[in-house]
Amino acid sequence: MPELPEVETTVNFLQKRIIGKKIIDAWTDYQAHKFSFCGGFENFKKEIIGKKIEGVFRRAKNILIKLDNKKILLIHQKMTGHLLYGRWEKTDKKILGANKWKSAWISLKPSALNDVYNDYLHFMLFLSNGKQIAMSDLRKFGKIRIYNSLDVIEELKKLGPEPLNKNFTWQILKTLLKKKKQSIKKVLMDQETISGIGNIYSDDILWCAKVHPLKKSYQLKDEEIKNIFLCIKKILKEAIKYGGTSIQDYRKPNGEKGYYQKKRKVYKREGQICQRCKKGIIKRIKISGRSSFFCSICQRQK
DNA sequence: TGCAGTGTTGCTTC
DNA sequence: CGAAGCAACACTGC
Repeated sequence: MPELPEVETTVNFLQKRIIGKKIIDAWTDYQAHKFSFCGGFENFKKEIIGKKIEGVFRRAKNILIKLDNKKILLIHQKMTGHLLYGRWEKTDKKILGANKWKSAWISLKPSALNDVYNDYLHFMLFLSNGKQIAMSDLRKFGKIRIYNSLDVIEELKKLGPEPLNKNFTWQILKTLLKKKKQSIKKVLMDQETISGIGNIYSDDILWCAKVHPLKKSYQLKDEEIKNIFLCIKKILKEAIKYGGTSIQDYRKPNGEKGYYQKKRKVYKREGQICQRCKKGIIKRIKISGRSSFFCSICQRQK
């Protein structure tokens, strides 16, 4: 679910709070195969318990937590993951409500926002400061791994450049786009071309750049590539400034909403009037199975 | 009731 | 090799 701005917001939040703290315990009710990469959850615990957190980083949509045994804990929230920070208590009873599990965990400081996610907590780290990092993950697609420093570099090597890095230039973008035969919408979302952009921000970036989402990546003119380049930086920075998008369910680790959804240009605005030209109607089309929204006038040229 | 749709990625198949 | 389709899973809305 979260794209670069949401992961960046989450990482910035955690950086201020968990560096220097120790992991003292861990819990999960994910299926065992989620931890088969290291021979099961008990082995996973042995790798992390007693270790101090030295840093929190983001690469693409991955959250990286560096431990003082030179290992890296990698968390990818995928579609519905939310990394939360707070205090929860385990209840003994699991109440089976109308067709769904009631949570085994309750917030110690009840908050309407965090409580929404308590039913879907599937992973938790207990820290030496009495706080917990909890992964809410309705669809259970989340990825949790532990790597040696060198292995994580290998794992992340295939990802495309970070779009907000200063050394990411429009000429680099041009080289990447010329190599691809697919639509610009699909290419922007390809993590091995550029990292961190997903369905929401690719739509808003293309609206900003006035480029039709179905236009072939290699056919774009220099002018269009420059616009896309500027819009990538602009839209992503704006989204980070507003704390990410909470259009459906993204929350900061303390449960607060982001505000980019109020600023979004076209994503999920089918049928509305374009904010810029005031004439075009926002259309929705399918591009390789994903919804794509665009202005029928501003982004007309295929 | 049933089925399409949902912000991601990675594996299989062609 | 690239591209397409689908699976992982659970819920919502039409």
